[in-house]
Amino acid sequence: MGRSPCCEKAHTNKGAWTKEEDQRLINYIRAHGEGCWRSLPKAAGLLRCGKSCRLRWINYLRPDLKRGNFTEEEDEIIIKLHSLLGNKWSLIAGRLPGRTDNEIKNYWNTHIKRKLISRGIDPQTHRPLNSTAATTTTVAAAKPCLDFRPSTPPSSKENTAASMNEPITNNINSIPATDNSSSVDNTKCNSSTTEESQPPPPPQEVEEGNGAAHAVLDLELSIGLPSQCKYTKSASFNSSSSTESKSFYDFLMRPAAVAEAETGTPSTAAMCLCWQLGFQKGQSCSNCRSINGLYRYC
DNA sequence: AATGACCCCAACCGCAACCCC
DNA sequence: CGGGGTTGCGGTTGGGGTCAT
Repeated sequence: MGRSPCCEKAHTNKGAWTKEEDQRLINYIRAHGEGCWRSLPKAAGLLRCGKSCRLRWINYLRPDLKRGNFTEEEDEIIIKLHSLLGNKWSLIAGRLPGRTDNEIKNYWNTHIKRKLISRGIDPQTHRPLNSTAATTTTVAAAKPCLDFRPSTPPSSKENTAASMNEPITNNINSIPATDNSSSVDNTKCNSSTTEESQPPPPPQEVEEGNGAAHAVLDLELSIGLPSQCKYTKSASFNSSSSTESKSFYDFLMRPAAVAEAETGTPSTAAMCLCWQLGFQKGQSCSNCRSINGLYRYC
């Protein structure tokens, strides 16, 4: 039987979007907000499937998108986040305001991979290239096992992040600075997925000129949305605090709205996109949903 | 100027997670 | 609790643009 197609393929356009289609989509979302992508095309008078509309909006038409080249700083952030998260482009994008997962993914594949290789770093494992071949087998055996999750598994939405394929078990604060193969708990890292899909090991050996593993892992929490930086400071995520209960994982996963609720500090990024479009004057309306710190239209 | 190779990125596809009845 | 529908994610592709010959 199989599932029904997401759209009436016979009556949908494919390929590049025309300006008129873009305008229709923008107009519709301005009037009605995001959501219900399946019915949106029909309602907006578009001969596109809902998925296509969603992609077009998220990757190209959204008003808060930052166009243009990636900065050197963004490069480094992406590299560091990738070393921690692997190919979790949406999570990485969540820390780079105005950038989309697709954009980052493309940028990674076309630029950063090459950049890392030219630095002598394996873009998949973030280890020095010459040691990658020698350690390939041991890498598989001693998976990174980075665990930024709280001891109690997150529920619901947060599970999306928690389900990041691998069993990751170490708190950010306890990430070994030197030898992961000896200090990680391998017994918790026996996923059967292929190495290709694993997040790379901790970048402890990734020299980056200074060889300071913690400096790499620290990420300095200057990453991402201003609000999250604010959260980081006020809610005291601090990699140097070994007793800090809030893990880095938690930090990564925490939507800005949650951080705001916890800290009582208005989040500058918790800005309703409706407001950005001029529909509301407040910072965010109550109907807007926050996903990974980015609000959707209500 | 023509053509082929390569690069880049928007868009598609399939799948898994999530939601709701 | 189960099943169907919807959404979101990550991998892949294809076509337009650019560069080299």
